[in-house]
Amino acid sequence: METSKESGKNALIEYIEQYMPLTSEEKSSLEGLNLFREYKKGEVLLKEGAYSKETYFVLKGCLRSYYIHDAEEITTEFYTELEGVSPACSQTDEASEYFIDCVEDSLVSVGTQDMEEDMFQKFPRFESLCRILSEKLLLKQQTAMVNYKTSSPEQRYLQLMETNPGLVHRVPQYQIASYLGIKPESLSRIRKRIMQKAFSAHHH
Amino acid sequence: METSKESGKNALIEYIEQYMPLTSEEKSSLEGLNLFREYKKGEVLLKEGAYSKETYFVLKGCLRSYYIHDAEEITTEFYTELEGVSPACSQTDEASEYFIDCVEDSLVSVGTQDMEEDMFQKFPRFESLCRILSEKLLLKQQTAMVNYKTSSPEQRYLQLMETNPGLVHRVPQYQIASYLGIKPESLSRIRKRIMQKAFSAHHH
DNA sequence: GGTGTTTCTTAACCAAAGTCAACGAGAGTA
DNA sequence: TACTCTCGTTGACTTTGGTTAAGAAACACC
Repeated sequence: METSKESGKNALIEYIEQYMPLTSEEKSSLEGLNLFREYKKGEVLLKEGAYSKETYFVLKGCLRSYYIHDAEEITTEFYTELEGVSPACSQTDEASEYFIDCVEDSLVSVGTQDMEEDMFQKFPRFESLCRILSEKLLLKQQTAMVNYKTSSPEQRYLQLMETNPGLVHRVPQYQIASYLGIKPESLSRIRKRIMQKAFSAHHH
Repeated sequence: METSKESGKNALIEYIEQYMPLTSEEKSSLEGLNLFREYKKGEVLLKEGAYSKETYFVLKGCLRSYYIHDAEEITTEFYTELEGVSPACSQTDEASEYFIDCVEDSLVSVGTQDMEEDMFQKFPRFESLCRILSEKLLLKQQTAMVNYKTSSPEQRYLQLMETNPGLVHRVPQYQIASYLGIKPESLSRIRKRIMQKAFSAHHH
């Protein structure tokens, strides 16, 4: 569908321009090299053990990264509209330790390491941008860690509901559970507890 | 003590050269701008609310970053020999959300944002290095998060003993406890449990 | 050396998550 | 429609961490 891909390009460029205005030369370079792909729900974009150099930027839909640990999926992150993923393996020459799959039908902009290096070569400002984004992400990750350490599973669930209420409905519960670091049964009980509290509060 | 500061300079340069060989011009620039400071155990290098632009690189001793959350210290990281810290506030124009203090008497190389920008200006390769280090750190943080989610407090303590056995003796237990995301009492119990297991295994 | 503070340990009790097992609702398929 | 598979829920029971309170041990400072 050409129209959604067109708007995809604009979304990507607008995203970058939040941080740094682009010259028209830079824009056309970006448009030239970016590749838009559509994935179906359940498709796996990156497999454990792969040496992929691809990076992803979600234009529509939802991706998810997860490890398999003792035969169980551990979801580490969800990526929705206007969020990007640069998997570890795309930067390290090592096999990926985790998977990325598609939670729902999605439109994704796919980049490669080669393209990235070309862009750094041609437009050194992009390397600055990447450093800044990477540092931003690091901060986000650090505060996420503190948050995780200082709150109970129930609090974490409530926080998720607040910061990203849609996610709970887009994503299967067992994926949310492992994302919160608990078992699906526990999440079920937590939800029940919350409902009961809400109910009795209602009766005050 | 001049001798320890001299060896400090070398340690810093050797550290950087792990990632990128330096020209003598780059080395002398680095030597020129780096500032070595000695801190006493318990000294606070960065306070919550401060707008510090300093970054630290530990040459000897041990630093520690921590939040104060509900009047309790939450230790987020320990930094020992040849590890660096770039606090969030040194990059964001915002007040620091956390503290950094000194776990034991330490020798630290202190940098500032201005110095950093000068260096990026003079030697653009430094910005590449910083991007790479920042991405490295991000990966480390991400795997730390997965590890944290997939293991119990007891397992986390055992992991810490394996990966960093010295730390447990250098640092007060209550700081280790909050680093592991538990209360000091629980850590005490965990240690006891582990001792008992080791003992009964001995008798097999 | 004594005094007080900080750190660590222990115990008793409670709340919450893990485990195991069973059941049920819904989607997809034959 | 009946069968299957996945996902979510529930219950009984176990394990573990949080809480509170008390004491012991280590440390620092006079």
